[in-house]
Amino acid sequence: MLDDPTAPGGPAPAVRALDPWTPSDGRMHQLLSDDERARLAALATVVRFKKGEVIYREGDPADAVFNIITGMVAAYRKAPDGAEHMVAFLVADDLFGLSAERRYTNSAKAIAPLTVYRLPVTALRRHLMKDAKLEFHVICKLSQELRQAQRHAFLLSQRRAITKLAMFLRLTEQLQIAKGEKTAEIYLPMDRSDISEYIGMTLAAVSRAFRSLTLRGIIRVRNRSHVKIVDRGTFEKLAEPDASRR
Amino acid sequence: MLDDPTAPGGPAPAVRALDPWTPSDGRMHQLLSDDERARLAALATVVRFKKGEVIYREGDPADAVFNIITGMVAAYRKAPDGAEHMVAFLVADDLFGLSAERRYTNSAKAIAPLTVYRLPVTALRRHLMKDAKLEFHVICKLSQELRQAQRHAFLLSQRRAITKLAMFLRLTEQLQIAKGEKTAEIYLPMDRSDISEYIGMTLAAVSRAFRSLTLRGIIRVRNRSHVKIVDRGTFEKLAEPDASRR
DNA sequence: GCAGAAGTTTGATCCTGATCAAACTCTCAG
DNA sequence: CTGAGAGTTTGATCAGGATCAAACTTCTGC
Repeated sequence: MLDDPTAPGGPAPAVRALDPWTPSDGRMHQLLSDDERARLAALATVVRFKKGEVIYREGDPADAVFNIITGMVAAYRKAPDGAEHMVAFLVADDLFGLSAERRYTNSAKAIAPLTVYRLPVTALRRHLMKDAKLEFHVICKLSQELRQAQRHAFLLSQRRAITKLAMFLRLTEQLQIAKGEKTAEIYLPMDRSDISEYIGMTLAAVSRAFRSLTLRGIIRVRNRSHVKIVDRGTFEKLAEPDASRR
Repeated sequence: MLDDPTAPGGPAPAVRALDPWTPSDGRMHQLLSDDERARLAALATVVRFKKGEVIYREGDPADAVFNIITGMVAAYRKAPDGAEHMVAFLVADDLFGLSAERRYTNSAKAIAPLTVYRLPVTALRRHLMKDAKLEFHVICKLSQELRQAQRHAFLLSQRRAITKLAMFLRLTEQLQIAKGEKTAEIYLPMDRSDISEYIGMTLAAVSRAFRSLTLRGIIRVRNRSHVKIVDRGTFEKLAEPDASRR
């Protein structure tokens, strides 16, 4: 059964990010006040998706924005030949479902069992225009996603497979730290092929890169989805942009 | 001498983008009303930069946001080995200078003679919190930049040099069309090495890709910075994600 | 118009990750 | 426990860009 979404501090729409103009400890904070969250909850409905389920497809009419409660989402674009390119992995407190011209620009699917708030755009938009504070928080969140997208692009511009994988692991780890989760191991809920499509390599190459890092004693792979960084120094050096270049 | 920045309709801060939730003809519109622009102009100072000049460096205290009047800006991240990775090219009406924790996350330099409005963050922020409409427009602009960043990532995930170049040319062309500029030729104010760093290849590879497209009769290069697409059909096919894969 | 610098093209070689294909390992339903 | 399917690892070969270096072109200030 669902928790009461209006319970303050409980599961109501949450947006977690840094205010870009205020210094802090690097940890992300809940941006919305309790009553903002409650008011958003009034617009929202809770929806669940099974692992693998598609939430929307690029080109679909964009009538809702989503806010993740638990689970993980992959945003991706589909190429005509069927290949998917992962644009972002999204976790609890993230917003997704941005659009252009009333159409979604990406597809989105659950890659772990998912619970979200679904916020109809018309209601949300009306709400936004009336609440400057809320809008400001959306701006913070968008800035953060923009920076994340730029980091992703930076990762993709690297040439060496190992560099890309190391950067990916570091990004994932930092995200988990910023969310205040335990940090002994990196948790990878997505499968290898999702990773390969996110970092722009083939499945085989990802597998080899994992093996190479393992053999070199830099990481330890406990299982499909749990990786521990054993040799921090070397790891950080590898996660540095293309050491070889020039 | 500078034009009066408060003249309505004249050169006052301008933000051009699509409202993601309103359908339109695909052309971008001026988002700010005349009096919003005038009020922004009151906060702003006009600054000029010569081609090649650095506007700010990543890590610098982020005390201002910029709005381009004329010229072009490249946002980039510097790798420890000195290599620069272009994160975005920005043109008239774009906003830049986003930050995290009061620090710029990218560097920015003028790649063409540049005139900008400089908006101090403290004043802008105060202003933002009081004007929901303005905030909404900033949200539209940020959404647009986010989508642009995702397209960039998509481009970078391609394997074939020619595909990347064709996608880059198409992106640039579409941007120019959306801005309502003449469209017979694509205008490339940045130099080949800026392009190579944007699309994640070496200078040499970019040069070869240009030559290949030219030899195949797909484009015609009038000079460094003016390219015309001769064979539209083939061009569009090449700008399609990695035809070869799978 | 010239010298020098900056930007660009071209060439030869090498190397890394793509590709294709097969084997292996989980997971989960029955 | 068993088997089928998805997910993953591994191997052999190949191609396309990276790399290094040299020649060439275009732009700049004088």
